[in-house]
Amino acid sequence: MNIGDVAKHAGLPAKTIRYYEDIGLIQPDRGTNGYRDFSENDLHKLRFLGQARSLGFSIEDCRDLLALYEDKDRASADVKHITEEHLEKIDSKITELQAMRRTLAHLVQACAGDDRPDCPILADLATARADPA
Amino acid sequence: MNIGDVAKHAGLPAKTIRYYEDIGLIQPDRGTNGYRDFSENDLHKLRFLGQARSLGFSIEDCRDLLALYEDKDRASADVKHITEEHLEKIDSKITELQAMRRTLAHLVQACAGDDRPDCPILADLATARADPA
DNA sequence: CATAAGGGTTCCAGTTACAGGAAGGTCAAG
DNA sequence: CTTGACCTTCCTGTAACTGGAACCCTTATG
Repeated sequence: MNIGDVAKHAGLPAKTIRYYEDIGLIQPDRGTNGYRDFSENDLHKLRFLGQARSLGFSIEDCRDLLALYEDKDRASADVKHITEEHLEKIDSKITELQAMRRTLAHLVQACAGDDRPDCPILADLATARADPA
Repeated sequence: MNIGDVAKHAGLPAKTIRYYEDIGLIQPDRGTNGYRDFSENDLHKLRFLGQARSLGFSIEDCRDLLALYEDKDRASADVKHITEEHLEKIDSKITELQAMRRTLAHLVQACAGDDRPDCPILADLATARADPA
């Protein structure tokens, strides 16, 4: 299978697939013409990677997950551990964004948004916050 | 004021301040020894930038906000517009992360996390999702 | 006066996960 | 034979810094 077909079937851009090969996530064969020749297993891996990436796992997490996926003697605890750590990161990110969201929503609501220069948003940004020294 | 002092007062790393000068957000003077010499106004700008960045505004947004901040003839509508667009981006990001969160939480909860190889997380990742072709 | 500590300076590389684009080889069809 | 749609590699750029090397300036101290 050529890269274009694999891309369609895996739902990933060809650029991304080449990149995944570059960083050693997959090792497709090569035809005599130099074209990559993807196996069914390569396709499975790429789908796996696409799914993991869409859940926000980092490439390095994906590398580890893929290794566990192919290790039939793995312990599910290892997979769970990676996933839990990832979940925690997502949670902190959500919390952080929600805090920003609250502040921004207040500011937007407080700003007239007309042609006058008075602006609570700029006033807030200009308010010094850091100067413990 | 030297960069170290400004860094303390603004709550930003010196590296970041140099970077902000590089990309033209601030233009501190230079002393005869080549050291940057920051004015009170520079410090205000840096605090402004720190605050805007902590609310998740991009550097380019910050550049625009800073220009509006210094333009006493600005229209608050311009500021509000930037902020609303930023708020929308934050909202989509939150929504996206919450979707990941839900899936990940289900998977974590379904995984035994012991020394056996059976793992619903890997099973889910391995489940082909993209193949509309 | 030499030196050592603690500033400051520039510049270059690395980070994340690709995307865009140039230059050029390959293949099937008309 | 040429055209168009593939494929290849390689280089650059993205965002917003961070780390580190190599080197200069200043001040205090023995």
